[in-house]
Amino acid sequence: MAAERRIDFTADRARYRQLADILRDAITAGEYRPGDPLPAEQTLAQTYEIGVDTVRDGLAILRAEGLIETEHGRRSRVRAAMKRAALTMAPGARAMARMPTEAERRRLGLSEGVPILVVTSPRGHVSLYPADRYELRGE
Amino acid sequence: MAAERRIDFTADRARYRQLADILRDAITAGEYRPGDPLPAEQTLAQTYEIGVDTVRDGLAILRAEGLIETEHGRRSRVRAAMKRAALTMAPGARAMARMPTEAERRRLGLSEGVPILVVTSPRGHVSLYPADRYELRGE
DNA sequence: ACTGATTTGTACGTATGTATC
DNA sequence: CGATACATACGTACAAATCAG
Repeated sequence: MAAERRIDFTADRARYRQLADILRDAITAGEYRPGDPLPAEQTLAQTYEIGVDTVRDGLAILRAEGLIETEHGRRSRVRAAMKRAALTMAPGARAMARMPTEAERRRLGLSEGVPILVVTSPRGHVSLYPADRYELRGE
Repeated sequence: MAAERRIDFTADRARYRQLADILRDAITAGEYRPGDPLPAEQTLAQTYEIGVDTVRDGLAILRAEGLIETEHGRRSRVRAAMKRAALTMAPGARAMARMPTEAERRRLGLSEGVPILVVTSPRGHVSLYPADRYELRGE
């Protein structure tokens, strides 16, 4: 499972960041594919000879990047890139992106690391869209 | 400093989430204004009678929401909402938002909890913009 | 439906390092 | 320089969700 790369205990870079780097590279290299579970936290801790807390910090980075998804009691899985539906930007419409609050996240059913698109129509009407399922288009 | 609200130790909601709720509300209510430092982690821990780790977990939520900003050795501060420059969406241009990787974050000088706008021109040229400093406009 | 094993969530503690004040 | 404050990393314990049989 690609434990070739190891944590450099003397490096300046924090161990949990090194772990995130290793796993991120493994994911982008296709070693773990969308939907695949990562090894359990305990397993990662043993494999890389670091504490479980350190593993959790590393996974938190990838979660915040929207790369993986974790549910209680299940191993973290690689998030699938979703097809994005197009939102057409009418002349005069504005759009910005920001992170949702926890309440918004629950309400929209978003996983961590997914921003929201805040679209304001020319008339001032505001709508929220999950940024992993929508993209904007100039018309 | 608004320790009126206290943590409910019997509640279902995790203590660190309750702390995040309390501080988020205080910020949006204007008790802490942009640039203001929050109390130190130790202080929050004593005030709300919870462990420092629990406080850190709560602050991490607000950081991930882009509400506060933390630098090593300094107290967390409320992030100032920046004025967003307008990016005009040409017909045929596309834009999506996602979280940056750690490397992108450093390269663009972004603080945590700030998404990036990925704009693809009609010709296929891709540009990245910090979502806290840019917004999109239909032309 | 139940049980036990696995796995993540929450919360606490401690220690040391390092940046800021 | 000392004091304050956050960063990293280890450990423990128990709760809660999921999974395998």
